[in-house]
Amino acid sequence: MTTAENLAQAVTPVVEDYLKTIYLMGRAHEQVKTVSLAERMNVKPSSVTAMVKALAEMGLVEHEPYYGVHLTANGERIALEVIRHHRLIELYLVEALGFTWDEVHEEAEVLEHVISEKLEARIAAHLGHPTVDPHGDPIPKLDGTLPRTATRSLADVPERTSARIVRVCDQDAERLRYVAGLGVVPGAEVTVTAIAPFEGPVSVRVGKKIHALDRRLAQTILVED
Amino acid sequence: MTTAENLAQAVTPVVEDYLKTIYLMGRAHEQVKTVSLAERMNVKPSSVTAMVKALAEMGLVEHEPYYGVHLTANGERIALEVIRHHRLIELYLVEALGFTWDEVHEEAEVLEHVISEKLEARIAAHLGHPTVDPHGDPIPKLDGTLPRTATRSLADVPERTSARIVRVCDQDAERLRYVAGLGVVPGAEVTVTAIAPFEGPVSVRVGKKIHALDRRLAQTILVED
DNA sequence: ATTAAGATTTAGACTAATCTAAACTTTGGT
DNA sequence: ACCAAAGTTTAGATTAGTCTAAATCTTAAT
Repeated sequence: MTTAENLAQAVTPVVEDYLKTIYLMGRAHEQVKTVSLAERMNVKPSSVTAMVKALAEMGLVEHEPYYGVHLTANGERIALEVIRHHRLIELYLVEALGFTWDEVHEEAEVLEHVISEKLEARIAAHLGHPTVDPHGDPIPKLDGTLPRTATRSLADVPERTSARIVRVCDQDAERLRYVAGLGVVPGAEVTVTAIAPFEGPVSVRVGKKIHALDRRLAQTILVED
Repeated sequence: MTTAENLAQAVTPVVEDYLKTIYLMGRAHEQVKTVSLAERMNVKPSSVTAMVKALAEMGLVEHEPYYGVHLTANGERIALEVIRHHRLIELYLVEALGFTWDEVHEEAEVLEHVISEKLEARIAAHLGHPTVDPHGDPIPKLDGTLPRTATRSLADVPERTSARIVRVCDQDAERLRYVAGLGVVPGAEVTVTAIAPFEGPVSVRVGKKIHALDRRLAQTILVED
């Protein structure tokens, strides 16, 4: 009994957060390493090891000690449910309650764990069963599929070419307000005017104005066309 | 150090639930007894004692051992904040998302602990700063005051007298659906046609129909006029 | 005035989730 | 091929909240 290899603990909000983060870091199938998971979760690596062990016993992840962790089918299903909640809530807060896109992440971060399936359904229906959230992040469907989106970033657009912004992969409120202030939001048409060498800034024209964006920032902005 | 009389723990959802329940059971100032609190919270009396001790150390309640517990000003402030959240959320779910009044309690029970002040404000504004929830329960104001409501129940209305329903103090979904089915909802005009002796049923006419209500149920239905 | 029933508290254990410190494994550079 | 640095796991402690079982207090009935 003291050996304590018994119990299937419940899917708590913390468990959901680990699964969601493993999914988002590993696109569900790559191995995710302990330290990077610890950084994203704001816990120490030893805490991750402990939790990963528990998740493995629950059959939600597979853990190859010293090499990393990845989700099982069950783990992925839960992760996608949580992500669906998160993105539906973000969109709902913007559409129904007048939040701005930089305000919704924190709120959704807690609400995602506590809304019932019934509330999820009402929100989805109220929004007309949307496919993307305010940042352009795709919303997983009820059946657990996640529509693929663009993978080309602003930094990959050839100079003197236009593209339409479809997604901004950033959840930092400050940066979201900054790019929104420049007109860089999903749906906007922009033209890349210059890409500086040595990982330098990417210049884009939005309407009549030209703005220089840090390369790493430009890489979080996904486009199509 | 082992004597462990140190730490101010945080105001967790569980702490909020205890404060809310103490408020609702004691109208804030009466002593609330351990066993009744334990029953309402669905925990054992010893758990209540432990928590009450912690709440007292946090300055949120005063505890007279063996005699009961009541809220301090700080405890009452938190309790009213949580109740405000609860009732705003219940009303919002009904008004904005098409829930029925029997569905909203469970949902509000968890959401009340996690919405931000900003979301609370948006919800209140969206509803036009309402004063009562779908059950007629008054919504505490931002300043921590709680409007007084009717105290006369259907069982106190003289026979052959009309009254307007203002509040149904019940959170059981089954019973709520039942009385709503009879037309007994806040705002409805009813006439008490008979009150049976020996704590017997109260008969009321709603529209053209007459229904007999159990005395205890009638006592949860508050009226004015 | 006593006592038994009922209510309350204490004592000690358990779980989920975290931490620090120490031990172990992998890997990349010479 | 070795070995130090980086990454990972183990060991053991801590906190919030709960439980069971035992001890203690209050009260109401005789």
